Amino acid sequence: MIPIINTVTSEVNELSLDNQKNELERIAPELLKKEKKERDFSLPELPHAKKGKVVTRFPPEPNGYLHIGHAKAAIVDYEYAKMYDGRFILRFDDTNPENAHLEFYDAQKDDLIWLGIEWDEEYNTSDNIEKHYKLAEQLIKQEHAYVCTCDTSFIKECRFNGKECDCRCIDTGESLDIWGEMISSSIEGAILRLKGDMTCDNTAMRDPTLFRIIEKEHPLQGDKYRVWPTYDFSGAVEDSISGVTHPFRTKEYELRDECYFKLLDLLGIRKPHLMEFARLSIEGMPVSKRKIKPLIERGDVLGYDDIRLPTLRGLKKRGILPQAIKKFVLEQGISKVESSVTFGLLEAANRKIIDPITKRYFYVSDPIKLVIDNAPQNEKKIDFHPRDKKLGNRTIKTDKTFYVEKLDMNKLKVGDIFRLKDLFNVKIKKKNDQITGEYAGEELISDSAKIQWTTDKYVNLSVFIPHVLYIGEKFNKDSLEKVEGFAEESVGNIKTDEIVQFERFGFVRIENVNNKIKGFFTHK
RNA sequence: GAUUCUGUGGACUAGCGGUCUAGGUCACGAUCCUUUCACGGUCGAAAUCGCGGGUUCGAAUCCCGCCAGAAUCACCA
Repeated sequence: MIPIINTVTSEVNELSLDNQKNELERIAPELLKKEKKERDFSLPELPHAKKGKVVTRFPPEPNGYLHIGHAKAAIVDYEYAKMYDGRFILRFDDTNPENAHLEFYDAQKDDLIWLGIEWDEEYNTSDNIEKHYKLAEQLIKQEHAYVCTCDTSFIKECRFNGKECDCRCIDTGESLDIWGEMISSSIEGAILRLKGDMTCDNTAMRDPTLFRIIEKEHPLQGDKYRVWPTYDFSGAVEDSISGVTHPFRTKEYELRDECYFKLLDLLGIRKPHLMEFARLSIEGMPVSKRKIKPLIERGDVLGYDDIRLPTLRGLKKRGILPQAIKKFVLEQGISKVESSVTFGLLEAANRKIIDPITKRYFYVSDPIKLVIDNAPQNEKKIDFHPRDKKLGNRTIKTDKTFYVEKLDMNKLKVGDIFRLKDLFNVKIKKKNDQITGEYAGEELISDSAKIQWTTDKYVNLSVFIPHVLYIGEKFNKDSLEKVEGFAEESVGNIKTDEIVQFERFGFVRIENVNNKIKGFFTHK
């Protein structure tokens, strides 16, 4: 077989490019046709993956609300499980009682549900501490782990210089005794360390900490435990024993892979196919708890659901749909390139989803009065959507008083004709602190401006417009803009959470509580 | 400083040795549609695939060197 292939390829290679083309045209013309490649937003194939056998997991620490970075991880994990008819586990990595807070277990689940993610199994790492202790004991007995009582700065120094400390040489029996005391009694300042390699180039392998003492009440376990596993230990162990086949983590953990696999090796338990992808970053927007938290503490933003923030609650409040987040995330994929995306990409995804299903209304920001003495009295029925009649319509009664945008009027001079959109044409007669106009017929003039308007029966509405939080490194003090304006009367009936399009203004999510109505600007 | 990873149009991404005269999305320009500066359609401009070598009949794709950027160097995850 191989010799035949070789003969054929060399024969083909001897032909000139044109001859090759002609020959191909003769025997298989369909191969020459170009098909438009369509990109679907499905993820690439997973290595070592079999249908029905893939298990993924999303392991948040219950220490805050979820943001779009979490969403990326959760969506990738969830989508891969679905793609392979596998299982998706939600695991709360609550191994640090100082960080874990009861409220966030449920809050994070709410965020995930909103995203449209469903999990097949849910558990807390803190429920498995006994198992971790057993495995730790096994490591000590195997002489692969030891109890260290040196102080932090000395440990650090030894790591830096590649030196071993005396604790490393304590015999197994004594190590087990101290380990027992760590767990049961009040011995202080001891940690369990992996016997790695203190001279390893990869500093993550210089005897990393596996367990440490934290005397703090755990939101779920109370004071049952005082020795807690570190991420290096619990992450590897949990992935292995819970049956996860394809765990994902962000790139900054890459140097820990060696430790991850070494631990599982020593413990003699199954090793998953660990994979990494780049952390999501968005221009002018902080995407990490570390950066978001100080903004809230300083009062630079109003809370975790501030519309300038990429928290799921912030995005929801702003009017971004979960489907848009999913599309956005899958567009980025799981590449390892460090990149910074514009928020505009999420906006574009959202706009396409929202546009066909949102009602159009008139909203006039920075209004100026327009009086048209000879305006015909009108009861005008106007569709809520230019293409989809199913979205219904409303009837607006008009008389001779209107409000229009100052900005629009500034662009026009006395004598100009413009159109009140969906109504009639107006000729400008006078411009002062109000505009005087004259009815100028119903007939459509193609090149005249079509302008949104309200009658004197309007609803006062402020709209909050989010801008980027950072310009370069600098906090943008004007990141939250408030616009005051008049909305047409029927806007008063819109219920909370509905997203509408104010024509020529943009998409806005409405909040309407106890007749107090406000808008949050989604995007253009 | 050490180690690891990454490097495709303005931004993001596809690409896994010939189907790449490098595809898609966003942004941009033009045009059609349109009683919205929205959506949609069509067209366009925009990439010497970080740089330099090598392997090969053939390289964005494999190898080597260099350069640049990022991450890690915690008893946080």
